[in-house]
Amino acid sequence: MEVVQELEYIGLFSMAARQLHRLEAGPARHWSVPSGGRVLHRGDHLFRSGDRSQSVYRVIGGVLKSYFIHQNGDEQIMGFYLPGDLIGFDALSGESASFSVVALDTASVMRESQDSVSVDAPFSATLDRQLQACMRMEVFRLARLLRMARSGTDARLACFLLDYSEAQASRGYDRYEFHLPMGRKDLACYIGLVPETVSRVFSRLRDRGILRVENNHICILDHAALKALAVEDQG
Amino acid sequence: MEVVQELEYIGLFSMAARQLHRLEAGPARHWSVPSGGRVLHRGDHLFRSGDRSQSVYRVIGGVLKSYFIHQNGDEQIMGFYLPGDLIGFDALSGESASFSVVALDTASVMRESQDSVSVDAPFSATLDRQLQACMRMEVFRLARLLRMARSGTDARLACFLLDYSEAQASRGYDRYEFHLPMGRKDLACYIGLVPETVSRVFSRLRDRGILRVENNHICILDHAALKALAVEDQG
DNA sequence: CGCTTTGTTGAACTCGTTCAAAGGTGGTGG
DNA sequence: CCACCACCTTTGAACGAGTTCAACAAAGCG
Repeated sequence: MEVVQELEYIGLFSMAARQLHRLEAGPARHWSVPSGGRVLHRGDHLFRSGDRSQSVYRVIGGVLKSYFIHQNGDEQIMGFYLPGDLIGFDALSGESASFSVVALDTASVMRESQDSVSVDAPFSATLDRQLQACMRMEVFRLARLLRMARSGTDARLACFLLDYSEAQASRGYDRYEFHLPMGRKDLACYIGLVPETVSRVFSRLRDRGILRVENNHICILDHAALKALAVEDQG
Repeated sequence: MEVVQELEYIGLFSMAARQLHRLEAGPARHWSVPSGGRVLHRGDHLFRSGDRSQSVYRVIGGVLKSYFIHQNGDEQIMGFYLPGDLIGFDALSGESASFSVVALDTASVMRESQDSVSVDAPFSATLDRQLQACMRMEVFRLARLLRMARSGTDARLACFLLDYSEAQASRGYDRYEFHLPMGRKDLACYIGLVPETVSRVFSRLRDRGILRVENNHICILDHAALKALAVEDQG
């Protein structure tokens, strides 16, 4: 019996692997988690960088972020995890966690079966192939992030919003209207800006009629314009 | 018979996998390549983004770079390949190439045995594990590059030089004195700067007595200072 | 309700880019 | 062998995008 039957890359978010037929948890919901599940509250860590013997988790509901702290002390956000995403591919290599994962809000995760995804057990060829595809996608995501890092501020936020929009759509939510689960600081950190600048860009796009922004509730009014911004090169 | 017996990550460079006992080619040498080998001259492409039915190559001598062109037309350099590195892990997923690879100078590559590394053949569990470790390292390299993208100019070049220094050392060359195989433009592109800035930073570090620079011949005079620069946060 | 935290807006400043020009380097053909 | 040319590298000066600093507004929370 294989638990991971279908791996799929979800927009911008890390190591995304989904079982669509299991994906039913919304962002707000009662957490009646089956065995192997775990509920985290805002600020709770799923695991920390360096932890051993972690397993692979699937996000059932809520949002988490992965990050690590550099020698100089500044935080680097590696990615966000939405419902359906898999977390902890380090475990698959038998390595200790290379980054920390923390809940941005009340979140629920489920431990993937040790039988199907285990360090010791020989992998099935197809599962291996799927995991490779998954990591390949992760490489693309980072390449994308790298490209964003060399673009202007508007392009970065536009790119992020479009990615998030797609991620929402692929989960069956509205493509043009959604709630951003992370604060400005985390958002800024992810796209490589300072919170003030993010705020400015939001205001700028709002004034241009491209977005409607109320706190973290975003509405994309002019999708084409946003796309145009995302593609335009640095400046 | 497994050809890839030992996979090892080489500093900053992509998908690095080595067989140390086979690694003997220096940067300048007569190219008497065995069967399956291929010699490229400056500007020759090993393959281009989108090519199908590529295989996995190992760099025997010379240096290559991988890159792709964005919609806007600007080039993104993904990484450099030094002797011993493996190229073309896309082939392992049975996907077409996601980026182009071109020789920076006369270079020699060898096709890895189709028997040992093939899309169709079931992978050996250990080889799979090794490839996963390899891709994991690639993820780390990109994360590192991402961090560099958010640092100051000095830190970026310092970081690059230290990585390159390590890569040289791991190949048995001098850690403190080496020849950079890529031009200022490619170097700048890789670390996310413009050539002029790279030039300025080189001059700055030279004037501070940290480096000796003659064209592409670099000598690290103050390794500690360079390391300090690489760690210091953005500014 | 008062407090802390988070988000917004303005003004000055800084770092890297852009633009422009001079100095080198390597390759080619006379 | 040298002259020429194209390309790369270096250096300078001005500009501009994003950050920093600081103040204020808003929201979360006891």
